[in-house]
Amino acid sequence: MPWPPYDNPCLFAPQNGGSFLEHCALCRTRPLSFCAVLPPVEMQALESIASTQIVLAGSTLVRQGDPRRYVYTVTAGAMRVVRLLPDGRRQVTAFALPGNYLSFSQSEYHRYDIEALTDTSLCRFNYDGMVALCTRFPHLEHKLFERACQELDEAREHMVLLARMNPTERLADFLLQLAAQQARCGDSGNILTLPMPRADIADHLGMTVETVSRSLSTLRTRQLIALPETYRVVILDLPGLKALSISYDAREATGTNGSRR
Amino acid sequence: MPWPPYDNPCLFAPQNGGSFLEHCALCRTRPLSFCAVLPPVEMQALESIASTQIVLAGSTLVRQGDPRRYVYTVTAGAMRVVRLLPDGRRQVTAFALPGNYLSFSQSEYHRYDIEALTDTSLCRFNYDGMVALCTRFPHLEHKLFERACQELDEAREHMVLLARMNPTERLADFLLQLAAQQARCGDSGNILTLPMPRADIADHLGMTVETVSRSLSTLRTRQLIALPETYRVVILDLPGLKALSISYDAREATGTNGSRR
DNA sequence: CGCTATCTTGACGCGAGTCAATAGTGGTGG
DNA sequence: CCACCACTATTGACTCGCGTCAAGATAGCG
Repeated sequence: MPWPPYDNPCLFAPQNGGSFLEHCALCRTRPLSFCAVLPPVEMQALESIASTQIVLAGSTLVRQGDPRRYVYTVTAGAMRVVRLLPDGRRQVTAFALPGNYLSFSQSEYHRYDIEALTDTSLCRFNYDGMVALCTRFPHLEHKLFERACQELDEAREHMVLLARMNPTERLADFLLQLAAQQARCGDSGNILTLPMPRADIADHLGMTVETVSRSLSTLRTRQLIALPETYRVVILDLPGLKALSISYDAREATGTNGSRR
Repeated sequence: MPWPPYDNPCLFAPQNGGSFLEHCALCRTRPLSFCAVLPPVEMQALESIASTQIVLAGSTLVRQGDPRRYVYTVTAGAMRVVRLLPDGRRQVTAFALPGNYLSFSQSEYHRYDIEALTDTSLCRFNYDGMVALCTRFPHLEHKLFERACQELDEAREHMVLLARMNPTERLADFLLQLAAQQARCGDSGNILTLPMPRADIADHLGMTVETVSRSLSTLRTRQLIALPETYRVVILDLPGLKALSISYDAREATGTNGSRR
């Protein structure tokens, strides 16, 4: 089956045949993960309950309803987190790129399917082990708590997007987010690689494939982006995109109290 | 200005002139809060950085952009958490009822306005003090972490609602959630009291006041609910509502792997 | 009792979904 | 190497649900 590109350097795909299996000390993704700047003792303890797992593009890591035996951090590749409703409606709650922690939840069961967009490698942690470690090392739990708060911020911004933005605005916001995320991965150019097909973008932004396509065309017509390939987006007018995505600035905003009624 | 009812027993409104200012040991809302079942030492420490704050209906507790000097727990009444976009579009991210913790966030600034729907009393905690306490008492941080995860679960469900449900389904889900929340407050009847006007429901569910009104009428016509007063909803057919709100069961679901494609 | 704000209901229009046709793309096999 | 196939993406025509606008009903408050 034809999938989006595998050749995204930003996503830390395995290069020159190198193995995914590497010691944490060599982990290139670590600066992005919750385990960054953990003291050596905690690092070692964490490593003792960790193992590497590879998921091939298109296959499923966990299914909605599975017991939460493990939690994960993406180290290379890209995943999607999906809710499928009984009648076929679908929602992609989030995409997970390197550094992202998967499945913060209160439930003891997974609430979403987690599927690989590209060949992906993850750090897998035994859930009970993680809970135990959090008790032993409050510092670790603190880091996870921080991450959860960050995800909450993002989730709430996404609500605003879903509830109040029109398709073009949603797409602008999505592209900006992806750009920021890929920049964090070290690839700070304005050429984006989309690791997901249009259908996933649609289900992430609460619209249809056709509308995604039309909105992309709109952005291209307005000279805000270029689309050299299906899975590649060049940002031509960053301020223009930001102006469209009203909420994007608020996301970064720190204190500057904007205009109010 | 005419506001929704003040006489909601579920919301722990102050009764027979009693003062809000009560010792934690007497706090009726405590079983619902993150501070439930904290050991006495931690309870005392927490109390030392806490104070009671009252916000009158219609007034604002914090504004988007304010520095996060305090965090809060609602002890009586109801608040709304609001994002106002520059062009007037509005999103009510959440309603906060007794027991709810306000403003989990990574940002050092508030990202939303928080306004009182009814006269509301809160426990106010100095933010820096709370951070310090979390370091001293990992157990406390653990409780907060749990809460944050719970909020994340809820946020993600709300995304599905905003992205993929139609107005009637959204309203059904909303009423069920409210019923569950009021049940947790001890009022387990099927008579709901809405502490917010239609406009807030609309902005919470990503629709307009008119559509909220029409959808309520639809539910009434289908005999799923009755509307004896503007701010009161009687649930006549619980299973019927649950059937409408497809995602509602998934929210409670624990392991039962439903039908999939 | 009348003012004002909210809520409800109706008529209408637009934007996004649906359906359908075409173009593009990548993989496979002759 | 090229032709074919399957799938995805794009574009257009049409439909319909929800938003917009407007009028009337209801309720709280002075």
